[in-house]
Amino acid sequence: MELHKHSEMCDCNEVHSEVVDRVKEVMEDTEVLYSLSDFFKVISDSTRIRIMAALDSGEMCVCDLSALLEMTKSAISHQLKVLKDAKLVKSRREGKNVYYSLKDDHVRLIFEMGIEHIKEID
Amino acid sequence: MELHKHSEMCDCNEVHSEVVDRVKEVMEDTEVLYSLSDFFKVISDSTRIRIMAALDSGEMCVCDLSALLEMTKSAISHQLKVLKDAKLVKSRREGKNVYYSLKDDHVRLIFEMGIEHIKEID
DNA sequence: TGAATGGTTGAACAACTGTTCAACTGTATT
DNA sequence: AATACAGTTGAACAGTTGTTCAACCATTCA
Repeated sequence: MELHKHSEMCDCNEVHSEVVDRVKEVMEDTEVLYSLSDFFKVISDSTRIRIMAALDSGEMCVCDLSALLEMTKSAISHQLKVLKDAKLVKSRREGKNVYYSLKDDHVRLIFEMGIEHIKEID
Repeated sequence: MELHKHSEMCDCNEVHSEVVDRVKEVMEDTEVLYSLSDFFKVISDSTRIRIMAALDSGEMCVCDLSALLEMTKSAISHQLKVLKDAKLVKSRREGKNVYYSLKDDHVRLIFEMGIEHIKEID
């Protein structure tokens, strides 16, 4: 995951320090924002988002996802691992197959809001 | 932005084609999902998300953002351009300063849902 | 037990992306 | 007109990331 480091340099001479100080107080905590960007990073990959859109219809095995998205099982499996680490999907084995499904209803809402957003843009 | 290309290979022998076909029908259109991942990509960078969190308190000039986030004006400016291209912020010039502000109330909701989500994870 | 299929994993490569640096434009002030 | 400061821009570099490839494990079936 991202390292979240940056230089400490600010090359400004004149700053509205009353504004900066006030925002510094009110603004969401930096660590929370780092977690938030990490979360969005997980769902910002087109393969992962297509996997989640597929699983929105119900559980599927790796093979079926591979056929649906026209990608190798390996590529799908790698991305499923990322989604699982982020606790966005869960899995269960049944014989030779491993079935994946969405873990969180919450994420569905974020999806819908995102789609609503991009459809509203001029 | 991302190229959204992938190989067409599927290395599966046995596929539940009735499942795959059904999901293919129901599933959100691929192009929409590509746009969606592009949108999430914009807000998945920690610098950009911190800029947006700052602008949530009101408009700020590049210099103040630079001081607040302890980064160079150049770095801030580059990211502001990305946010502006994505129509997430707007700008106005006043003398030597350029003031940026959030363009879309919609995004605030997506933010809040994201924060709610990461705070709910076990 | 051996063969076949489903799935996972780690290394490597290529593509992408964020920051830096230097040069530049725009505006105000003297 | 010259200076100073705010902000922008493009190239370059380093760090990150997604897919491929090959090898591997797990399970079923003959």
